[in-house]
Amino acid sequence: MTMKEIAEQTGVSISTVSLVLNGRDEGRVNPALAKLVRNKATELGYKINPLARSLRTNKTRILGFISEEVATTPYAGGIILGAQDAASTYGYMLFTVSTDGKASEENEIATLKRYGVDGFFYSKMSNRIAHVPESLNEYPVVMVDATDHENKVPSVEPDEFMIGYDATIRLLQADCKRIAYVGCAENMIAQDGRLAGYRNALQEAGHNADPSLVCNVLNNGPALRAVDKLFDDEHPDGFFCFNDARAWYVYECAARRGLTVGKDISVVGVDNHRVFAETLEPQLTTVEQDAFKISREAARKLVHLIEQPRTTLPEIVSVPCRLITGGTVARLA
Amino acid sequence: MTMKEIAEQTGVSISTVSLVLNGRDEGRVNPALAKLVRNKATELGYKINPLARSLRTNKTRILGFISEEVATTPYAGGIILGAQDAASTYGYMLFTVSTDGKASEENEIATLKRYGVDGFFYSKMSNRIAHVPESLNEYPVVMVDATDHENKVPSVEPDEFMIGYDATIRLLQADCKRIAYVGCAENMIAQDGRLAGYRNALQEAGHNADPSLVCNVLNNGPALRAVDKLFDDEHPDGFFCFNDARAWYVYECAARRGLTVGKDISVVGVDNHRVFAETLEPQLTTVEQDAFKISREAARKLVHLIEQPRTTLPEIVSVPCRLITGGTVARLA
DNA sequence: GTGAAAGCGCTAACAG
DNA sequence: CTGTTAGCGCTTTCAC
Repeated sequence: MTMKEIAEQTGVSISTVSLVLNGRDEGRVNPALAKLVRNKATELGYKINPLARSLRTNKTRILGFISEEVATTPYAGGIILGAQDAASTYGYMLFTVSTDGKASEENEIATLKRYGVDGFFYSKMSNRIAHVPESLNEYPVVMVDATDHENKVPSVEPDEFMIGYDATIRLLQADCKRIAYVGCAENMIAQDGRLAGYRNALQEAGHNADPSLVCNVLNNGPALRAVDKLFDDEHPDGFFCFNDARAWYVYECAARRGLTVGKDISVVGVDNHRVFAETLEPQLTTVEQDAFKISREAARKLVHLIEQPRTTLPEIVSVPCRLITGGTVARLA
Repeated sequence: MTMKEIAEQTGVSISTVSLVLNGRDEGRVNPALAKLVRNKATELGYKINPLARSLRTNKTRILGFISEEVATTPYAGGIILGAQDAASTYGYMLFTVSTDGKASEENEIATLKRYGVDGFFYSKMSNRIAHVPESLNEYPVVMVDATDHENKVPSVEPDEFMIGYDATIRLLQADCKRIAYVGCAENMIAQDGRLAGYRNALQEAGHNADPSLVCNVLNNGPALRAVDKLFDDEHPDGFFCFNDARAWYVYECAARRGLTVGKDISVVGVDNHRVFAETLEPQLTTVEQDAFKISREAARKLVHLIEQPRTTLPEIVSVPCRLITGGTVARLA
């Protein structure tokens, strides 16, 4: 099943076979011959050898995905696998590498280059400003879940503002009067946008965003106590939570007070881990950071960059994230 | 930076360069020349072109990872990324494909074959008996998180028995007297092993495994009510939970009763989602299905199969899974 | 010991 | 319209 065999069995030359099988025969090859070749090819179940082709063309239809130490977050898996998936719909394969530091990153990039990848995804799993390594300068690059500090390459990231805005709107629609934000005390860029969205939604609804309803916590005991205090001091009736861990504190505190989520209080969280969707999803509405959506968009851009170079300017795409609709934030009373 | 350039710049032939740079020069090339070539190579930062080599050798040092629809479980991400990682330590790259059915699976396999992968990981993310597709017959294959029904290929899976056993031992050491198992009402092979381990540990400790302490639930409200009932009817003081979702029901019920985990009751769960590790980890000991460990082992086996063919018989490896040690199951009283 | 030559499977000028 | 030729970068006999 090489072109050579097809050429022999049909009595034409290899070049003709190549032309036909690449669809570049229009007006160059006798249609009858072309048909003959095509039939033979399908008969023999011919499949092109991408390696041989790449050697000649310097194009591999392979993409490289560079991510930082990948084990950390379950979100990372979704992004990468989504990119895999999206790449394959465009007829590309994906090589993933993960790096744990500057040096290793350069190594991995070198490896990917040796394999002749056509372009790179460059990803920082926490959506912050990042620098594209110089070694990627001559290649098509798309940033995933991060923003390029120089705006030289396109960036694709979740629309954090929208997440915060949507979540808060849901709580307002559930008739919540005192909506708290339970976030992360570490500085995360993702949080800035969400908080802004939260504030914006409140203001639009004529609520004034009370700072004492914003509660940023770390982990474990201290976090739990902080949320405890939030309950006691502020008596919120709606909660927008940065992630599942933060949502959990709210659940725990509510349970201890005999309050039922979805009845006495409402909770909306951003769902990374999915635990709550599995457990009490009808009581908890989650806003999903739709990882697949992000990587699909990134793949689209990267393929575009590769196949129609110098056609698009770099831009930052905020991918709108979907509300999981199964939940309810209804509050009795 | 091709061998040709090195040959030109050192005045030797390409063949010699190839010999030297592949370390096959011992007793065949004048050591002085060899040194010259090597120096030139490092000076020029020569890196071999794997595609060109593959074209000649029919070996690509690329592995294929076949997984079923991948979005589902966060665990999947860990396995795949672990395989990626492990492959790279052996100098291999990894192509991942995910399939959603029989036909698409055959397509993906065909694609991987065209790229000339040297071997396959074949994975079913739920550790059950599975069939290796015939199209993989002539290739080195290792099953990941599943067992081959004919025992024709090696299988690597988590040691579920051990997980259940270890978890229960922890609870016994915390001096729990009535240890419940909160599991999944669907039939999952992973659960059989864990349950067996649980029972075994209890028996060894001279407890008789009381079936009314085993509580298999589905999701949401019904699940929560079932666990509620377990609390009321059986008053367990220790809980081994199949996954985070099940652990959550226990947490919720405990909170409603004013019981504190790590104080009044003890909980050990199998950690897929990590939520609890982030929230109250000091109170919750989790047994981790160490995804990376599994894929590392699988990669080791696959590479072995490729590089020393017909040397090993297929076998089933149960990878022991690590207890996260940070937690405590201490119970006061 | 070393190099010339053939060829892996394919593409791309360029003649005819 | 079609075939010849050259060559991508590498490995591998096989003479010298």
